[in-house]
Amino acid sequence: MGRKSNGRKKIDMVKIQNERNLQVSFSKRRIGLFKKASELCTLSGAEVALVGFSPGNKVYSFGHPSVDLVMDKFLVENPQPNIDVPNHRNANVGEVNMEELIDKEGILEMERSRGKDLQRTWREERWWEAPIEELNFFQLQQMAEAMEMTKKQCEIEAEHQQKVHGIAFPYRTLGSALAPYGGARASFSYGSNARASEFRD
Amino acid sequence: MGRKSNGRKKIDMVKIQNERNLQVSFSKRRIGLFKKASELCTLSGAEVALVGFSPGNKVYSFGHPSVDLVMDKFLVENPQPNIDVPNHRNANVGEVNMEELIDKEGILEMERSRGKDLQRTWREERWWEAPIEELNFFQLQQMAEAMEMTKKQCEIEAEHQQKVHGIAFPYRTLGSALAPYGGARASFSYGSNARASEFRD
DNA sequence: GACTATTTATAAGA
DNA sequence: ATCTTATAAATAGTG
Repeated sequence: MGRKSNGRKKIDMVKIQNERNLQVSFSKRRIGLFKKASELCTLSGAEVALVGFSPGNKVYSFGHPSVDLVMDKFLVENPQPNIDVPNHRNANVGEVNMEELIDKEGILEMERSRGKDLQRTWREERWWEAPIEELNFFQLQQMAEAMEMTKKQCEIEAEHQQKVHGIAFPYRTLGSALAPYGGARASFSYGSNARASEFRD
Repeated sequence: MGRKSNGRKKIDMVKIQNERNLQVSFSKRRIGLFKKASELCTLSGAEVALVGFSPGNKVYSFGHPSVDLVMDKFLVENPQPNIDVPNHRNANVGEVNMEELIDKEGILEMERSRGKDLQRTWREERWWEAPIEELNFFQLQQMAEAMEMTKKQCEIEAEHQQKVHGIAFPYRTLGSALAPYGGARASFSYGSNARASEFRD
């Protein structure tokens, strides 16, 4: 009986020429790489940020605790001359420009200057355990930020669990928790706290 | 003749408890991870940035063409609210009574009166996929509410998974996502275009 | 996506 | 940390 496969062959460590093989190899290795990164975090508690662009320029990311946090930490030690990124902060979905409004009252700067103290106070007071109705804008924003991270974790974990262990996770996406009419989406991210959505590559 | 080794054994994907093993495992896997990242770049021409902090908080990085270039590219697609390194998370904290403030401007009532319409619009627009910085008070509140539900499920599920299947969940509590991160030093870079010097970990 | 044969990574032990 | 060895895991080539 003939072998079902010739098995894996060693390949030269040079750019793959065959376009199709390159594509396949990238996909397989990308998955392996992100898995390794994830495992390193789990096993050792290390903090890792991993960002990659495919040959087709699609972006993939993984971060623990998050890409942002790890990169911020990294940038503190390796300051960049000028990182100039379009800032969406002031664009607003609703009609109210919160920051503008606050700034008008001169409160924004005040708050910024005392950020550290306030943060400690908050943590001690565990404001996030308070009823949501009682939280103010800033608190909600911070909470939502933290939730955003956790949300991704949950989605990722859900996907993972289902795939690897066949375990159904209570919520697969934030959408399912938010959308009463059960509108699902095509967005998916690998790893803890990835920000970009993924499509095929 | 007796075997010279019992060979590799499978290990649970949970944080390694034995301090020494954790250290050794981190070192080995770190090398493996960076090698994989490097190979992916070589084989497929992909652009990759990888930054990691060891349990001892030493930093390691790899980037092709460079960490900076890849991260800049990433940040353009995933803008951060405040890349003003030191701490963009302590700005928004506060005793400001948002509602009061907004009310003063007569905006709160306005928003409330059209809440229903806005809500439908939001859902159709999938506002929750927008950057958190762009959400207004009501959107944040709604999001936080949904999150509140999911949060509990996640925590419970995390506990459960860990117990029953020995699977480490990225975040066990909301608190761990909110907690600040500490500083660190000493660096090492692997691969093309590294920036820092090396120490041991 | 699935399937092997094989290469590669790595847990333990020294 | 480094080396060895047996075994686990990743993956090149195929269908």
